[in-house]
Amino acid sequence: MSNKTDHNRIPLVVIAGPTASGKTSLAIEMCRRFDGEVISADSMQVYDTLCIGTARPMKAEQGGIPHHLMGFLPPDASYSVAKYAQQAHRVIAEVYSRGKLPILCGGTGLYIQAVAENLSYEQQPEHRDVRERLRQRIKREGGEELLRELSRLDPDTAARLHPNDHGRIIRALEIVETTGRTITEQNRASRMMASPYTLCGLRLEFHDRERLYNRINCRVTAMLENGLVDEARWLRSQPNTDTVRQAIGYKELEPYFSGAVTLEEAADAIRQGTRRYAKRQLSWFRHQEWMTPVYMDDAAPIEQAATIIGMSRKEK
RNA sequence: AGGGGCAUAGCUCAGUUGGUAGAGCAGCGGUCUCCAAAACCGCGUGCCGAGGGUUCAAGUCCUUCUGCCCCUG
Repeated sequence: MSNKTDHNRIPLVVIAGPTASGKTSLAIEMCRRFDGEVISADSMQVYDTLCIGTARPMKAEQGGIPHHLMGFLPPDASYSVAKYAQQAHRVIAEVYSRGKLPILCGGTGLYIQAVAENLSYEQQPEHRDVRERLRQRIKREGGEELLRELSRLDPDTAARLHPNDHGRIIRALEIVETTGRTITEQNRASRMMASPYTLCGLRLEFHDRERLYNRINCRVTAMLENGLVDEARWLRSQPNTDTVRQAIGYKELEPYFSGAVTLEEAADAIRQGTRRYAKRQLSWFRHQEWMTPVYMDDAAPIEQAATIIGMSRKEK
């Protein structure tokens, strides 16, 4: 299955999986075997200084393999999928141009989708005022009302949204208002450009959910031993860090700081939050048919992954 | 040992004067196109401790047993 356009495509390996599934070490091993470099697809590991709570691998744990798009932003920087996708495309091309295999690895489904499907986001001027106004309105008038309004402007999107889904209702109205086009039209346009990649996707899975949960529970314990509380304390002293503060591991520590719960209770909340997050990640990736499952609690997951990647490399 | 109480979902419990059970939390499934570790939606998962009896009908009444708790000695 090769044609002329395929010839110019960039091979892109994607390793997706829930937190604590072993993505990082698997990616490093694949880099060793296939002469690759890691491009992180993680919405929280982009921030510097916050290495404990985000489980960002330290230099020493990176095994001498270059890691991109990791720890390059201060925690008060505003960031988005659009910015990420833009940077990721650039880095992938750059890695490939040096003759290395780009391996996109992470747990943020939206980021992976944006890159893998080459979704294009038009440059949008910041319309904070518009969004803020819509926020106020939905607070006063309710989701039902704004959803009714949306159904006149963009019936397709309105039909998909639940009245309680305020965030997406606001977003849809905001797009119509600021661009004059519906989100439906925009989404169609965002898929116009063919993907420049030949994808090989792996999604990390577990036959036994408990295995994954145990790993998560242990990881949280380790984070606390490594100073998560101090990191969180520091974070809350920094202005404009709302995005990171709502991340798992930080937000559950708030009630501990305010004296509402004990540290052990907060720790359990972190474990639970992480487990739930892992579940959401699994369900996101499970429905991406282009990714092949690799069961981490099978006999030799690393060999399996290597075989799948190796085959995709030969097909070219 | 004697007296009393409790046994219902994974946990804490509710269940009217008898009509084959329901809340919270936990759990599970799903959605996702510019804050996504966010946000949002859906689902009760049960040998009502076990056996026997009364009744058209028992989680509910009677009885035996088992287990746990409290009081007295």
